[in-house]
Amino acid sequence: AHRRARRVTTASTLVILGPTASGKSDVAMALAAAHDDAEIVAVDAMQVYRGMDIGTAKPSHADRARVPHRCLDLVDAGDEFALADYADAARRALAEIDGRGHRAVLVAGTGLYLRSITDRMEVPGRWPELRAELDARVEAEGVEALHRQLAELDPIAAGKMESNNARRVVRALEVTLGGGRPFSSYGPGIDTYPPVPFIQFGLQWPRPVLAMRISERVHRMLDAGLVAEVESLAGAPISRTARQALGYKELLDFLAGSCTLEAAIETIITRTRQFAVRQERWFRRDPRIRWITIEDDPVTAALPVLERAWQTSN
RNA sequence: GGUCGAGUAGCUCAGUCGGCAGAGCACACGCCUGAAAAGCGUGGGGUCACCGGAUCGACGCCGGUCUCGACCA
Repeated sequence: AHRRARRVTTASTLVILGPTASGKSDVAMALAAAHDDAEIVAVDAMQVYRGMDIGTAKPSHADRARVPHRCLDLVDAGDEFALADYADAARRALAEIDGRGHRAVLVAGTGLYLRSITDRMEVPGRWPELRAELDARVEAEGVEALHRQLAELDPIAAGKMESNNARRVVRALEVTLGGGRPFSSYGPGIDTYPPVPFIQFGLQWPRPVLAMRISERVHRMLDAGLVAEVESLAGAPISRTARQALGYKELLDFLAGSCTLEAAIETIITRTRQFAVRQERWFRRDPRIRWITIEDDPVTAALPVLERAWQTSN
């Protein structure tokens, strides 16, 4: 017996990405189930929280028993968790998968988290006490004052953001003042797209069809007991990030008595639709992504393409 | 049948004394480096219910018609 000649280039990792409700999990599952050495890595900012299963459309236990899944259920809903935590966990998972001679399939809905992996982003540290000062200064002096300061310390970073975007201005100042080097020195930013050893496929739906799928899926989540799931979370502390998850935020409002269930459901659907559009906009400017147009069944449309890529990218 | 109120952007509604038609949401487009299912910016969109009248000029005033709502019979 002889093996195929090893490629000169390094093997590429497959990425399946797309907006919420695009069917990327089903496609990934179909691909991975056909290969014993495949493991799925979730690239999702909300599926990392334990106990948030229905609303985040986390893969079923049956699927997870059949194919190993990584980067799910990393922390409790009350824990702080952010980009760098995800990047660490995902890099570790990829190394482990590689170590046992397996291959990863990334399933990505959170664009920034994906970029941290594919583009090996250097994520600056955090300086909480400095951050608190800056937040207070925003209140006292206004965002523009902080933006002017940033413009002196790091003109490149300041030029890249609106002067009234408090979140970005404060973060850039935090990093520049706290770290002793300009925010912009941590990398080229996300608007450059160098070649990377990942083959990325995006699932693209006609927007009205996706909107209908979102509405149907929200109702299916409710039938599956989403309200009870949120209720059970409401007893324990929920982190700032976890509590803003779509479906959870609105149902927490409903449970607190500030709106009717019908209004909460309407809001969930609208905001999920808007989120899906934002995901599309994030992904579609990345020229490295190859798009698969889907009309009805995502698995039928995408699996042959992915199977071919799986075979040739090894 | 009568009285009163309402009719303005896809939706909910502002619009002062008659002088270029407004907001919020929705929608479209763009941005994004430790909250990213978050945050920020830009934009398109109107037969002011309809018909007529007075006026240099009407969403606004006058007359009529239609629709919806409340009340009275």
